[in-house]
Amino acid sequence: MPSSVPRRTSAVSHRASTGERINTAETTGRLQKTVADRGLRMTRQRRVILQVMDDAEQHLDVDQILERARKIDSDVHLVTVYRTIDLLKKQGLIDELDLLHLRGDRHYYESHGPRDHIHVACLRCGKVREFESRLYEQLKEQIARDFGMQVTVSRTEVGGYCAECLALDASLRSS
Amino acid sequence: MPSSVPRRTSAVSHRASTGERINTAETTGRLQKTVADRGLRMTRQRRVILQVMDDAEQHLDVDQILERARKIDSDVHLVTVYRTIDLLKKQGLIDELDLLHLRGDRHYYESHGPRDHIHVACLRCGKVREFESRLYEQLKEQIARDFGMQVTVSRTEVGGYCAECLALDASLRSS
DNA sequence: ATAGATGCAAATATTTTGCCGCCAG
DNA sequence: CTGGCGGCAAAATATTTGCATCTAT
Repeated sequence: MPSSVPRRTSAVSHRASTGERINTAETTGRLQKTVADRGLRMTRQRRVILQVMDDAEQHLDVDQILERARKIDSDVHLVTVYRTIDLLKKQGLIDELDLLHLRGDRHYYESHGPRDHIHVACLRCGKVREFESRLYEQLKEQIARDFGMQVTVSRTEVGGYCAECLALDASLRSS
Repeated sequence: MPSSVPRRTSAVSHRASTGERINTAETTGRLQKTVADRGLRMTRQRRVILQVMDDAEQHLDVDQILERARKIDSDVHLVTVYRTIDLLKKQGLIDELDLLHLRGDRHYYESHGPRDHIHVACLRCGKVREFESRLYEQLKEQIARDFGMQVTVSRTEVGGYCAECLALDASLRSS
């Protein structure tokens, strides 16, 4: 399996009939601000990495984060990206995805927006869309209620064949 | 972070007020049968690994699969476990989880039952429960409808603090 | 001043691959 | 028979850690 071609996919925001649109860009600068507010040390490298995460319009893997960070300040190292991501994970400020292992076991990160959203990936073209739904909120509430638990994180990833691919390749249609 | 202590967690089937109980054990032998039916070669090692997956009452990682397989037939190797899992993934017969990376980046596998279920993990004690809900089915239908897509796989993992841990450790309560 | 952050290299962990001999169909 | 499968070792990928140095507070 050639893990060489990292097909780039675009995250398409979508207004659905019942799902509502999501816009993560509206919170630009949120990570930098929150980290500072929490009294965490703000180094040059952190500032750069946080800015990259804040400005990202889609989920990024560590190499993409490093690449973008270096365009701003070449004095950022991969290890620091890992350590900063660790920090943000522990602070609950970013979400970690693996997109159903569609492209290897890489992990993807994105700033945790105000509301959870679902990632919907096409197994053929690799396009990833986001989806937000009241049903999803209800589902989490149901889990909290039924188990008497306090839900703090959730991740939903859905795979299948998108409308475009179904139109192009009739053999995909089955169920 | 010591990756040494693989805390063992038990998958607890649960009858919820609105979620319905799930029982994967009822389909014992299903993998062995399906693989044979599809005309795939049935080697000694495959038979053993499939039996392990069929008999598993919970998700297992590769090492656990290997360990159990060797108790039946010591002539099974890790690479073969990986290759067989690959086969089963491609055939859509098993699900791959990572349980929110609660215990490192290991992957867990389980026979894909008749209906999807959600994995609900406690971030404190590590206990993982399964949950099935009509809301979840509705959610997937909504996605299929809104995007015009054919949904073939889905994975939902929810983390938080379970009732027991909340009772034991009041400091967990926040939101 | 000093706890905590970074850089660098090396160690770990996990999964995949090449190649060859072997076995199920 | 023969093409796919399994064993073994080595490679590839991904992430973490030890330690000395540096820096934000």
